[in-house]
Amino acid sequence: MSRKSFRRLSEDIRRRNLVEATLKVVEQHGLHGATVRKVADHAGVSAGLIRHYFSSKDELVRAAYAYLTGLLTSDAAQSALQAGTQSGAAPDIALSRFIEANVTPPNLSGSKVSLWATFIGRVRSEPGYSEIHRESYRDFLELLETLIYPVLAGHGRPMDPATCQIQAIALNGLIDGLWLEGSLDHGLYNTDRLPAIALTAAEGILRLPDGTLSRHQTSS
Amino acid sequence: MSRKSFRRLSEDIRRRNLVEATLKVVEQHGLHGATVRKVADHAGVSAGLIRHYFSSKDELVRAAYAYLTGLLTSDAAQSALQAGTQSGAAPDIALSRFIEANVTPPNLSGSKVSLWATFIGRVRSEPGYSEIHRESYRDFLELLETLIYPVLAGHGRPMDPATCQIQAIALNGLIDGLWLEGSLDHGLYNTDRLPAIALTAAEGILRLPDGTLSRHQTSS
DNA sequence: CTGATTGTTATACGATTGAATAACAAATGA
DNA sequence: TCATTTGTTATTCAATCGTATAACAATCAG
Repeated sequence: MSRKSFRRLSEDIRRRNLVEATLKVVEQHGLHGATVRKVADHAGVSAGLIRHYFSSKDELVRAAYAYLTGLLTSDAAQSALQAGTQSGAAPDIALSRFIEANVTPPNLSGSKVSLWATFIGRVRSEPGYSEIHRESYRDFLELLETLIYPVLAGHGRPMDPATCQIQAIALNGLIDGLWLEGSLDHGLYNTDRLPAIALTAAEGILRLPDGTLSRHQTSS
Repeated sequence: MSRKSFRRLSEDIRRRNLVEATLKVVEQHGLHGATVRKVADHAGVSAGLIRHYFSSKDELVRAAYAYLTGLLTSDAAQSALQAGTQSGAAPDIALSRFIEANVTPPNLSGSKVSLWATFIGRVRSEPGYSEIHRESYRDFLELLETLIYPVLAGHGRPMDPATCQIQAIALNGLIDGLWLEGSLDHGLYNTDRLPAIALTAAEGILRLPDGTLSRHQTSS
């Protein structure tokens, strides 16, 4: 019986490999089926190695959850920010891109929403989870507020902080809900229509003239 | 060692007791921690009895999921329907009640959203789950459409089936998202404000005059 | 080339799991 | 009252879990 050969890797790479393997396994088998042995198999290492990097399975899973929330926000945020320095309607475009990015792949993803829901289901009971959720939600909400403010300003709408926050909350609900149901893809409607639906609804929530956001939609 | 005394119950009652105990345990410990022993303890029966009513743990959990979706839709639907036979603005009131019911207790509930998310996380992988979700979502969407249609008609808005469905999808996203984030109650805003936020946003999505829905809000 | 370090593998252990089986007792009909 | 049925309990079992520990080998300093 010969021992398996191996390579030593840096701590950063190992930890990320293990975290990503954890997400893959959780997606397939749930938090229940995500055993350390399956994760180790998926990462191509022995089970014992996990405890060398994470003091317990719980710590590994918590790290995976934090890693996931980062994935979810960074994509959409990038879409919005890289549309920044355009011509006159720059704020409108940035907000449109952000909304659209949230209801189109890669953000619109069955595997991502499955993972997200699996962790959300544990937020209330598992001690460490609620902070992770709260932080990621606050980041999302604040980003949304900074995107909304200049749009309201550009169209002469009321833009006091209170109004701005209320509309950010509503818009966040809209985006979350459409992202969720669209990702689950129950087949009751074509998800290609989601960007148009989301942008049109957002115009209504913000009381903007029709087309303000939806005419900046990229895909058909 | 004396044997525990027991009473024989009808199949209906036993099954419901076991299903409700399952939901309680899943809420507390997740799908992972919901062992047949814990469920049996919570229901006050022996572990073996579960297999007398459900051929496997999987079947028990699936039954619990179907039971939960029924709980979630029935409450809000009732709120809307019992507001039916009012004066002139009846459709507006019914829709307002429905929206409000979805973002206030008992529908706005951390335990319910935890349960819901836990099951949603398994919809993609677990064979029997997707049908349960699809059905409950379609019911919700259709109910929303029947509530929206007369409201649009009463205010002279376009009300062709296509428009109606699009707005139902958007409104459903809004309600789902606000219900979700509100139930998780991260403390970033007061959930008492949710009804006003939801109703105001819904007016925007449906392009109704300000106050059309929000002035029918029950609570302050 | 050599020895020390430690990342990594391999094995082992107690606890817990879902499920199967055996033993019992509550309800039922005659 | 008594035999019968079967809902229910109690016990058992193999499998698998998270974790602990020991053995090994890749890497690096000198």
